[in-house]
Amino acid sequence: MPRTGRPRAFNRDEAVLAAMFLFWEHGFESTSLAQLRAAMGHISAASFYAAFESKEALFRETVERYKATYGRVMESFHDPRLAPKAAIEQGLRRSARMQTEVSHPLGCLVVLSGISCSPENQHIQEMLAKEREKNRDGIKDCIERAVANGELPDTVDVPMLVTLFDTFLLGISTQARDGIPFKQIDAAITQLMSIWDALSRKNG
Amino acid sequence: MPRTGRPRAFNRDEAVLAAMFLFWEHGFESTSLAQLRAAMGHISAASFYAAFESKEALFRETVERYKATYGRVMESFHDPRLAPKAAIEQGLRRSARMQTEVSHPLGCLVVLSGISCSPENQHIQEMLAKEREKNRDGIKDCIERAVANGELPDTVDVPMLVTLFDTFLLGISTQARDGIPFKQIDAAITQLMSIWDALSRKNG
DNA sequence: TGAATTTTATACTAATCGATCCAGAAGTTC
DNA sequence: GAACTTCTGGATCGATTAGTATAAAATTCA
Repeated sequence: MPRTGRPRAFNRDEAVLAAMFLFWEHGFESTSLAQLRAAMGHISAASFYAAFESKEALFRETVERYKATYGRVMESFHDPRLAPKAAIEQGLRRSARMQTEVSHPLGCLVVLSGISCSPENQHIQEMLAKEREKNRDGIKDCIERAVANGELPDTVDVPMLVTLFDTFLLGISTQARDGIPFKQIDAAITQLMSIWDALSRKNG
Repeated sequence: MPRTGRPRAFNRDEAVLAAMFLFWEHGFESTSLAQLRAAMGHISAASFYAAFESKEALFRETVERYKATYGRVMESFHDPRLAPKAAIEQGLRRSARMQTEVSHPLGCLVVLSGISCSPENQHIQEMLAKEREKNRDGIKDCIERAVANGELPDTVDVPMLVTLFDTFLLGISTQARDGIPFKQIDAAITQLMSIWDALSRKNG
């Protein structure tokens, strides 16, 4: 926090939020500086660079903001206090609900905003891929815990089950973009989770 | 086909193929004219526009080419001669195999190449969304046929089942991009299809 | 009141974007 | 060969890209 100097004429937090919505909707490369500055209250280029350093630095900041807010719908994957099945189910349902809300862009920023970039921005794609890997690892942890505590048989194909739930999770982004209502996705999640019960019954 | 005049110095079909790979990998907006022309053998701008009219016209042509080649992995959704379950299963497995092949970009062009665009190219997004809707309709037809012929009970929630399979199908694109091997996705498909058998057993 | 600090507006950079135009070469048909 | 058609290289278009230089304006602290 600066103690002296001319005070900033715009709210930095609100500006990051506005940028997040733009990146979320149009992606990193397709969001221009002009759009970002306009959404921040038509601030000048000088003000933009003084506050955010660069377009890429701002994007990274919006990803962090996303993870700390909307992205928390998936935190159950990393909560060892939750029962494994409940952790996965909750993450899926909350993701589906969040991604279909109309108060912000549809789908998931981590999946959509950098899925296709120019070669010079490949590191952006890789950064987002690493974020997706964290979610995948969380799902894997849940399934491994279920095997460890006997909830699932130890004959279960863990990578297969991880892929089953993670592929569905990733598909929600495009479904949400295509306007599929939450209730349909939520009902599909119920059906998907029935696989867990079927596998668990075989354990008896 | 022109009967007279100087013949084109590059192969138009090969040029469309090269363009398809670029759009597939980087998306519509992030693929520049310079990249396209370089991939076509460093042809001039004049040659490009004489042959393809515009970047957007070329993109539409590559989408058609994609549908007629790689995209045919999903044609089973629209084949009423196939048993409903086999049609869906085959479409999923062939999609997973094709999207993980290393001889071309990973994932599906229809899902990835226009998922986030600038506002001025929203019609590109909508065009691809319509293509995805056709696949979705194909899956729906399969499920409705299964209900009609008694393979699935008429109490089944059709939109829910369509969403279940379609969400997984759409998720394959990102999974493939993230390097998940075909065998894992294929095994997940086997598990996913077990839902069909469980629903069909209840019918007895 | 004045020095120090920070943000502001304005103007500007070099590069790239998709797209166009023209002169002339190159290949075709007759 | 003449007439005709088409393609090609090169220059160029206006607009936009991300990013910067400069100096005035607004604040805090001495």
